[in-house]
Amino acid sequence: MRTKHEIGTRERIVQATSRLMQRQGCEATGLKQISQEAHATLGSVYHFFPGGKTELTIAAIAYGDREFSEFLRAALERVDDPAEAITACADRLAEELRDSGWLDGCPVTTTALESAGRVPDIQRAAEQAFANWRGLVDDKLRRSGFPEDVARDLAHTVINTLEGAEMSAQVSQSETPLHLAGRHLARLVNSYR
Amino acid sequence: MRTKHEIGTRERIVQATSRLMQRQGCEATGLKQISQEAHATLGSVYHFFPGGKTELTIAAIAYGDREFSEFLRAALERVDDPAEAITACADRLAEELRDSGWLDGCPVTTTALESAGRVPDIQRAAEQAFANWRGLVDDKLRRSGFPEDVARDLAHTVINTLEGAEMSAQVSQSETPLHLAGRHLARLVNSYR
DNA sequence: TAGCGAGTAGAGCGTTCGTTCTAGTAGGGT
DNA sequence: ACCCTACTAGAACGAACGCTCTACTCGCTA
Repeated sequence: MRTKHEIGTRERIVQATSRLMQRQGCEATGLKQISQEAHATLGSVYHFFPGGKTELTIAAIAYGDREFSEFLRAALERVDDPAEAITACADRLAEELRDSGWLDGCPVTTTALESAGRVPDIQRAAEQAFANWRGLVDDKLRRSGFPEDVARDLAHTVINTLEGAEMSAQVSQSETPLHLAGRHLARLVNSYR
Repeated sequence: MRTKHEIGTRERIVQATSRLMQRQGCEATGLKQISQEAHATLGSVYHFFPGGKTELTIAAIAYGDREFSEFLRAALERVDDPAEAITACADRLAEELRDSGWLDGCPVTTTALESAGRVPDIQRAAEQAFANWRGLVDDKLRRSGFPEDVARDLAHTVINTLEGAEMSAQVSQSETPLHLAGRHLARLVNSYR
């Protein structure tokens, strides 16, 4: 069935892997569960990902990377002022996290932490994702007139604070950490004007 | 051997669990590996923790909580100015993380994320740990003259930013995220004077 | 219409998981 | 000297793990 490209088996597998690992991490996600969720068979999984779970995990992280990059780019473009845009971004994250029943946190963090120092390929994929997101914030700040070095440093803390706040919000099932992160980051950014 | 309290089997088990889960998360840590690392037997593990892995995980989180609370309290007491104290704290975290070969990140985060929304008891234990750490920062800020509400809000972001930066530093194997977090947090705190 | 190859299907490999179970050892109180 | 309790020891359970394997379906090209 080479031409039956209704949805794409490979894409379905990657998508299911990303969502499952986002919710329960890499280690707790079995290939059997993935194949069921994706309406595919174990044979198909190994057909598309002969490298096994590691290769599949890397593809899932890359998928989450693209997904969040899209979200971040849209959120940053919607508002002109960079500080306000970051606050709006944090609020949107809080809203989406709450609407998912506090289940859908960062699609990369959990897997990244589980693999840090143990599976270099996965660690590198996660590092690349974070770098991409940082780049989007960096761009926004530079186009708003911030000096190169200030923008680069701020981009680090903006992404890392959002990551930490998202994690905290998920664990405490509260929007407060993300709302505070947005307000404080805006104040920090504005202090460099 | 009730009186043979040389080191304490129970304590050794909890300590080993905490360190293993800090490095590879809860799901990737088996009870067999724990008992070997702790120089105990599986029987002993179930003797002290009849609730199984869940009860043991909660104890390990509480242990990590106490451990980091001690670190945080000492770091905050060493320097009088709260902003400088937070910067010093971030730098110390970076140093210790590097010295561990980028292996020893936050002893709670990975397990917390793996269990969020799936194992309520573990999630609550992690939430309590974060609340305790926040309380220490809150205290420091209030005793330095910050208003109640400002201190409470800042404490949230200080802990969450440190958490995010520690995660980022571990994944990218670089001290930069933590150093930047320390500098930016100091600037943010000082902006409220 | 024959055959090639992409993709599906699922049984089964060895291993490890969390957990349970039964025995056995060793101090302290009486 | 006695037993009781605290603790250790490790075999064994069913289930699930990641992964391999062979057989099969079926659209496309020649």
